Amino acid sequence: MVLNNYRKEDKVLLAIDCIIFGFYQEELKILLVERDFEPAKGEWSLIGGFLKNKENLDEAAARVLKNLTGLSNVYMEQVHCYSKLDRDPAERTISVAYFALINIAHHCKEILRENPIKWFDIKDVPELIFDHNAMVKDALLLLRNRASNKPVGFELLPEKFTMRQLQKLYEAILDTELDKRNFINKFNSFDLLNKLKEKDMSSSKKGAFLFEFDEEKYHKKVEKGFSFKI
Amino acid sequence: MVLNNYRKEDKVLLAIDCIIFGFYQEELKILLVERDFEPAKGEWSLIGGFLKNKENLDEAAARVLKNLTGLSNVYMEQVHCYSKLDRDPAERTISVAYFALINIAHHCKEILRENPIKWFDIKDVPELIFDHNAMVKDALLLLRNRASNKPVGFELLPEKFTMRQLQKLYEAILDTELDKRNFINKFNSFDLLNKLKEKDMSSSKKGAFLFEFDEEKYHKKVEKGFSFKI
DNA sequence: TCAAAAGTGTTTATTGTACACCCATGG
DNA sequence: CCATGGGTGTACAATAAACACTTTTGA
Repeated sequence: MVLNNYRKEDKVLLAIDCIIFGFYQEELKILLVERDFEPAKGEWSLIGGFLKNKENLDEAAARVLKNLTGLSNVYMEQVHCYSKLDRDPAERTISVAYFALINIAHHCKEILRENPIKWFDIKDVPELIFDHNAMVKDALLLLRNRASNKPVGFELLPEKFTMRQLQKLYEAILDTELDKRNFINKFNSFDLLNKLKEKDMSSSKKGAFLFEFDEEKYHKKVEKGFSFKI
Repeated sequence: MVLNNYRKEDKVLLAIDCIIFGFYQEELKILLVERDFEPAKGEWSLIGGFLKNKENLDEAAARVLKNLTGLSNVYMEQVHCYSKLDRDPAERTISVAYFALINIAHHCKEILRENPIKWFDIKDVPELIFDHNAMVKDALLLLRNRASNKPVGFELLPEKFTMRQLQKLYEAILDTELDKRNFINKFNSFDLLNKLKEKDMSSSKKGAFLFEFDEEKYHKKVEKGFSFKI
């Protein structure tokens, strides 16, 4: 019969690192920051912070994201907890990675000017500090998984988008080419999009009809047993 | 330009909780322990422990499992990190859940007698302390996902098993009924099993042929682009 | 001899994949 | 008037699902 004493257990520093995904120019991007403190000052890094006593991890991740981008109510999900002994050379630190999906149209441009941060194409991520490259890899795998099984892709698009944008988004996330007719047929078979009267005239002379994701319709279908698969 | 000082950041207690899956009597089971210390003494709980300064989380999870079961080299995977402020009423504790897949044939029976632990059918899990029921739920979802995409099921079976056992295992994990002809045809199409000359005579008069999973064959196929899907 | 589990293929339905031409329009 | 991206449907292939009878043998 043991009387446990929590007091004698070791405590650790718990960090949060955010893999912030965005989509523009038909490519999937992530937002990186040039670290302005030691260790590893001057190198590219994920956006991070430490967990505070009075918040949970989801809140900490949202706080870290808001500090950098000004955005709240962003789709975020925990990826994994990283705990290698020497992952941070300064001190033993455990880090929980989160990914965030942000709509670049919402993202204040000023922040990009005020901070030493930059969007990188997911295929062109530089060498990052610590184990951050592994975090990006794991986050991307998780994003692929989520995007295949839940309509999370819309988090990365403007409210109104063309079918071509939607297709390019899935191509970027899944790193594959898709046939446009098959893609549209499949998506239409879900019956989750509303076709608007408006057209986007920016990418062609004919113009392309805009669509919006009908979240309410989606939830009703889910209740009736529908499950999104792409 | 900030000079970061890690020292002023809050530190936390980091726990590990293990969802230990086993399979017998054609049912998926989990191993639970009756807690013998406060808080929540006498209630059912996952097996847990605290992270030490000199180990990473995978090592801590393996240690916790070995302390209880005596088993090492067990398939384990991180599930999620739980951080609600008051999840442990005694003190602010963050917990990382791991699931483990153990082959009950390997599991020393003595441990079950020496410890206040018990196998519960996954469909009959009692009320657990803290957020442990949520952990079990998440672990089960992850296990379903893994079992559908990787041949992890064999971790739960003896080295030699019948096709019926394999089918019942998948039925238990996926919580669904499968047609035996379709199941066998599909599994055979993967060409991952070796049919042995031996029969298992314990479940019928006719006897059922035993099979084993050919891990080497599996790895060779994966290299050639094969991907397990069931 | 019969109860109980093992073993085995075919047909049909569903889903995925490949593929090419006309449309609308601004420059 | 033509270059550019938008929009549409059908045939074939692959995979999934439904389904029933014979075999073996210990009790």
